Amino acid sequence: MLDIKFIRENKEVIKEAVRKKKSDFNVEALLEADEQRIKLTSEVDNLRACQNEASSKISQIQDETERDNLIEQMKEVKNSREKKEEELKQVMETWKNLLLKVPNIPDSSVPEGKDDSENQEIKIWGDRSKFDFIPKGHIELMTDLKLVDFERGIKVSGFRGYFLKNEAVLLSFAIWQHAMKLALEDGFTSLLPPVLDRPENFMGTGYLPDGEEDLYKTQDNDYLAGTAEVPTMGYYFDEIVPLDRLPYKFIVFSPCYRREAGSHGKDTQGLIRVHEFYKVEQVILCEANHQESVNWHEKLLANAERFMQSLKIPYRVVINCAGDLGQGQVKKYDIEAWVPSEGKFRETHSISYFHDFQARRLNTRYRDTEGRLRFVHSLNGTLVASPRILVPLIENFQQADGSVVVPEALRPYLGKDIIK
RNA sequence: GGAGGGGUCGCAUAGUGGUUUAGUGCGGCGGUCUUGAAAACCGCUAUGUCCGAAAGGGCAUCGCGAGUUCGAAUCUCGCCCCCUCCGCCA
Repeated sequence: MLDIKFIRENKEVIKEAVRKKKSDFNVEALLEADEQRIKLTSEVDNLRACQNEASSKISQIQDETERDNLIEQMKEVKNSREKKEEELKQVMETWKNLLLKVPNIPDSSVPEGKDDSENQEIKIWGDRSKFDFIPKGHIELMTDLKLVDFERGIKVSGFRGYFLKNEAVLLSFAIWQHAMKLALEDGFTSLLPPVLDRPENFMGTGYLPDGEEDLYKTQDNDYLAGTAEVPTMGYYFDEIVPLDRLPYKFIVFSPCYRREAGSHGKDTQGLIRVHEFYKVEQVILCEANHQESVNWHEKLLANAERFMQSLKIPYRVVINCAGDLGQGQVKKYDIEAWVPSEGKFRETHSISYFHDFQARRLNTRYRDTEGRLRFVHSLNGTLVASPRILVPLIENFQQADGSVVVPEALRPYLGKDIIK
């Protein structure tokens, strides 16, 4: 959500953001509703002021006839106020719905483009593994090593279901621990949050009202979060946080649930795209300052890169084009890991900042040094998502005999050098 | 799941239809006094929104939402949360 005053005064900036993000948002419709809202609000306020004034008179008037007359008059004022209020209520609903859909403004460094095919590579790290044999895909490798059972996963859970088994289970725990350790060394605060969350948290982070079809909903009208960003941002919902505690740096482990409603045909096999996965997520709340946001954005990317480098998984970094940004995102980097069996890079990390877009919806504020209330800035980014990370990990470290070398950094957790 | 109690301005509390523009205490801020401090005394003490250049003013907010009324913190209904007891339970 953006400041309505800002939108009023910077209509063209919003229109440009709409164009760049390939959004279908109608700024004029919002401004029209806004004008009506202000007009009706002031009419209702005036009628109410009239009632308030009369009300205190009524309580003091001794003469009964005079009082009854005034009460009669006020009945009429009340009726016309209620009519106006009904009008206002409808305008407000339109206004709120539109305001929730205004896209945030992409940074000037974000390239033009319609979708992920136009994201721009800005860095490549590591040597793409060279094999003197034909590398296998993770499905074959992991099935042969009894690390996964898709058949029974689907039997039990349905489409995109999976069981991890044996070393893949240990490997998962190792990855999570390793990631947590890196972040904790960096001064992050760890959280294990509820992912069964109320709608306001999704509204606040921008996953609602648009995006409901990608969420699992319970019979109590709660939703399962697709990322720990949702409960973590909800943590300070409707709070004024002390300035001297900023920035908050959270490292959050959680299961993640996604319906993948828009991607039925994509990645139907294997561990790339599943309904239920686990993520170690970085979440930052910092002071409302663009440079501060930019610095943290770079830092979150650096942390994720450090994780990938510690496992020696080759990857590249892309800057997402405007059309591939979410509604609230100002700028986003993806890390894509090299997947030998596909001969291409696949997304494993996503790191973005929002300025005060989320904080405004969540009403998370702090008092600046001059005593003014400001909305915090927020950022979040993957540190590692599993089991997806297993795909490049298993594939890049496979050997001719079908065994898999365990990355050095994970060996202490696994207690072995090789999976065979 | 059942029964009962409760949610008021940072905290604590008063307040069962109209002098409540929500009182009081504590805390916080400013001031008087003082060599300094304490005490005492005086004043201030939220958020949102609209009008206004500003000064200032209107309106809303007593968990949330709806209703009754000329008028609601106060009455009615629904929901949320907390507490106590019972039941179930990893």
